[in-house]
Amino acid sequence: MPTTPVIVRFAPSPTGPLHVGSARTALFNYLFAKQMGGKIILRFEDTDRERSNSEFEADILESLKWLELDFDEIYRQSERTAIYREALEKLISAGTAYISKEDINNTNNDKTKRGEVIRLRNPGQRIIFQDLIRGEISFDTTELGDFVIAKSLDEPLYHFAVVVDDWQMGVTHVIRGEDHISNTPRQILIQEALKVLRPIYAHIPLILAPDRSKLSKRHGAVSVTEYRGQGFLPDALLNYLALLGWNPGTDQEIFSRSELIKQFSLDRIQKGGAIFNLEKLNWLNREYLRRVPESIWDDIFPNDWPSALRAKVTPIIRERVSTLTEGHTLIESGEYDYFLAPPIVDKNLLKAPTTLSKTITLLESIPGADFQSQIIKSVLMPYADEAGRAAVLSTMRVVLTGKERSPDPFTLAEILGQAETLARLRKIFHDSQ
RNA sequence: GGCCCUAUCGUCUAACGGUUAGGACAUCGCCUUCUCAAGGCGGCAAUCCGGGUUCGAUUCCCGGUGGGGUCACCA
Repeated sequence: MPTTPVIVRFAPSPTGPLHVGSARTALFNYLFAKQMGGKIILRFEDTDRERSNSEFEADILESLKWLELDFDEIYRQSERTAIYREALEKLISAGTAYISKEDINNTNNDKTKRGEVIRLRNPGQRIIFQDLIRGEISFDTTELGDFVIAKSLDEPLYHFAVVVDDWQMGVTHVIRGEDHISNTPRQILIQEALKVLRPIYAHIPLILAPDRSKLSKRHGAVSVTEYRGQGFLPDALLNYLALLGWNPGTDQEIFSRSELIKQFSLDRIQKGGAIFNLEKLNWLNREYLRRVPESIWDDIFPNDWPSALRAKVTPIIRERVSTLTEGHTLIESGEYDYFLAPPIVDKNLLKAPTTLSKTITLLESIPGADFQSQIIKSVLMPYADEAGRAAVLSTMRVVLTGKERSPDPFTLAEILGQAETLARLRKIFHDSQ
């Protein structure tokens, strides 16, 4: 079956850092392109020189790279004015667009408005288009009037540049946010004036804040950079975003990139907006965190943590946090400083200091090579059962950590090592005599 | 407000006329356990409302209501 190659594009405007909603749009375009063996274009919509900023462009590029969303071609609309100019001239000479001398809408007395702009001659028809996700959508375009498509031959506006680019770049599928639905009819009007093919549209639902409004900065973290900074893993974020508004029709929740590419389909995209749920992202990130090499935890430790110790403490931290940053915060808070140096022990927390003597004797009896949590446990448990688990084990914990809550004392002992464990126990035992 | 889109547990969602309305996150309980965490098991929890169509509607149609988007010489 001969099919035309799929070409899609992700077209952010560099007026802010990459929003998670935009990242999801990029992801859906990417998945669709990869699945269809097609091409994906990144196009910066920076026709508005005032609002566009190269720092934001850099952030977007950086974020996409972090997410490992790669593109086949990259364009910048600000570098394509000659192309738009030619198309504009073509429309003007054909009479389907014209230079307008006055502000025909005359809606306000905005000083920035100038007298001369280029408008499209709007035939004022009903525009009907098929949306892959929503089906038929219909608009009456008469109320649009002869809308402005360029400020001048060298200053095209968004709608015009989009249409020219999608046409010139051979874009077959326009997959973008739902907020563009009402932009679509006027873009179709421009396509018809230009006599170019209409791409296939797929408008995906928006990502919402918990109050169901459009997710924005006032709701907290919205940019990919922020989530990155909070210690989320790129694959976890991508996986979460994929599941926001899309599902495979099975109970699978965790996907590798290739599974996503294989299973993705536009017709399983949701119609309604979806609230961004941090709890679920946290859960997914934990799932990813335990599937990834432990070496990524190395950075959460300050320099004074020996690398051998880092490796031993990592599993303990990993089961207590959702992100790398939380782990870092935990370490910085001093929660695990007892691994570095003996803690100050509050004698009042010691349930039964008298058990220390026997505990020490038992621990001394373990051959150095066997000083592992399982063996330590088997040596200590009979005594703990006899003298009271809380008495023996809680006392041991408090001596080793200075805390009432911590990992189990056997694991603690193993990490500290036989010599250090015994030293701490003996010291407190002697002090309490 | 006009226009457009939309509507299943608190949240993300499954169901494409017939199911005890399923799963996940969160929450609650139990188990495991000296503590915390993790883990295992289980519970609570939804079809917005009103009309149709149909033997039968979560599902199809209409209306209402709620929510969202958009109404620039921004994108």
